[in-house]
This record gives sequence, structure tokens and C-alpha cells, in this order.
Amino acid sequence: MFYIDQKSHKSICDQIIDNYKELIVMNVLEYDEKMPSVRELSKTLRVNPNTVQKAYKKLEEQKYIYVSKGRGTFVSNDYEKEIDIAQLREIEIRLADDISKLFYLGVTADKAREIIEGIIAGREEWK
Amino acid sequence: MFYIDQKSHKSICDQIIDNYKELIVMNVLEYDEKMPSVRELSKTLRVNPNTVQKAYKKLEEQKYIYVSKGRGTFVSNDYEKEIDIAQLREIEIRLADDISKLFYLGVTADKAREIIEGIIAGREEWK
DNA sequence: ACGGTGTACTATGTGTTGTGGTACACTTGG
DNA sequence: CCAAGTGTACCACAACACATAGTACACCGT
Repeated sequence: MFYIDQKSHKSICDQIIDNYKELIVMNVLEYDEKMPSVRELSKTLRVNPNTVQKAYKKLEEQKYIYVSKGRGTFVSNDYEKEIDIAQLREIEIRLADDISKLFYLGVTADKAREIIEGIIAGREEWK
Repeated sequence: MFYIDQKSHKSICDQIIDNYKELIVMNVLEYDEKMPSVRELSKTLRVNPNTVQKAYKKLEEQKYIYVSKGRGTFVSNDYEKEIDIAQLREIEIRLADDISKLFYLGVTADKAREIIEGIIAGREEWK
């Protein structure tokens, strides 16, 4: 399980979303595995049930989980099927923006490549 | 000159900051060149003078511009001298976060490299 | 029928951002 | 010298996002 960083710049809702995406994509959680209920997770993480519900709703919209009313929420594997183009564009814009900021700091193109290769390599190790 | 996107997710203040960093780093504005006054720029961009002032203040803190009280604000070139480690770390974290999101979408490591190389190459052309 | 589940809604407090307005100190040019 | 232009520093206000608090309803399985 993960924990919530109250001091983070990221909203609690986004932290829940990203942590679960990580767990699901890395297959720590398996297909059809039951998620904690909204009320239970809100107790565990000590956040408001509404915040958890908001996170679950977005995860469901993006097909990372699916819902069976009255039974609970479960891990899906539909997320693999096709890449969401709109979200991809959004991330590309943010990446371009942050890479620009590297240049503003005086980082050279090669140094930027080096930094990013380090990040990607770091992720691959765990996969 | 640039313009402000009122619909952007980025704050007006940050838009001013980033646009000027771009102009300064790309040498569109030269060393010692006079910047528009706070009041003038606020009229041009149709935003509040306080917002422009906030942006100028941050640009001055980061040595992109310097101020001569009563005379005006001018482009600096001190930004080249050394890389701000704290800011670099911040950007690295955001980059790592966005690259993670690429993985969540099902993008492979090689495809991620391709996307990022495209962004960097795009910037280099203009330099 | 009951308890656990997801869902929906309203209301409230807080923090950030942008705006509006005022005041002051400084420099330059007439 | 003085007026105009400049940066700087406040304060108050509105809008918005976020998290919280509480309530109510519908669904499912035992």
C-alpha cells in the first residue's frame, strides 16, 4: 500500500490515482482483484470518502478499474487495449514545457537527454 | 511579443515568466535591453499590473532581469553563470512524474524515448 | 431484512490566483 | 525644481479548486 503526502503539491485525489495506476500497470494488483471500498480506503489513508470516490471515478473512466454496484470495485486490464490519444497529447505538452524549463536553466540538449535517459532507465529496472 | 492564453492551465504570472525566459535565453532580447514597464506591459497584455509585477519580481530573483529603481527593468545575462540546483531537482521530479504517466498509458520505453527526442530536436532547431 | 457497497448532492473552510486600488520612493527630463 | 514615469509595497475583494463534512439513495449478497 502507499501513503498520502499532505505536503505534496499534487492533490490527494491525484496521488491516489497515480499510485493505483502504478500498482495496476506494474501488476502488483491483478486482474479482477478487489479494491478497498471507498469508505475503507478513506479510513486507511485518513482522507475524506469524497476524495477517494473522486479518484475511483476517474480511474473507472480511464478503464483502470471497473465497478459492480453493491459488490465493489475491481481491477481491470482494459487500459492496455489502446492508448488514449488526448491524454498522450496532454502529457507531451507538459513534457515539452518542462524540457523548455531545463533549457532556461542553461542545461544543454545532451545533458537533458542524459537526465531523461536516467529517468527512463530507472523505470525499466523495475518492470 | 507574446500573448496571454486566458484558458490555459498555467497561471498568467507563469505564462509571463516562461515567455520572457524563452525570449531571453534565445537572445531575442539582448543584454541590457529595456523591458516594458510594469504598467505598460499590463496594458499591452490586458492583465493586472500586480500580476506583471509578480512575474518581474520572480524573473529578477532568478537573475534573468535586473532592476534600476525609477529607471526601469533590463535584461540580464547572469542566468548563464550557474545552474540552479533546486530548480533542476524540481523539474526532474515533474519529468519523472510525467514519464511515469506515459508508462501508465501503455507507452513503451522506446516509444517514450522517441517522443522526448522529438521534443528536444524541435527545440534545437530554433537555437 | 440487514449490512456493505457505490453514487449523488449540498454546504463549508481554506488556499491560490487574479483583480482593483492606493500610496510611496526613486530617477529622469524639461 | 518639478512633473512624469518608474519600481515597490500594501490592502481588500472575487473566483476557483480542493478537501472536508454530512446526508440520502440504490444496489448486491448473505
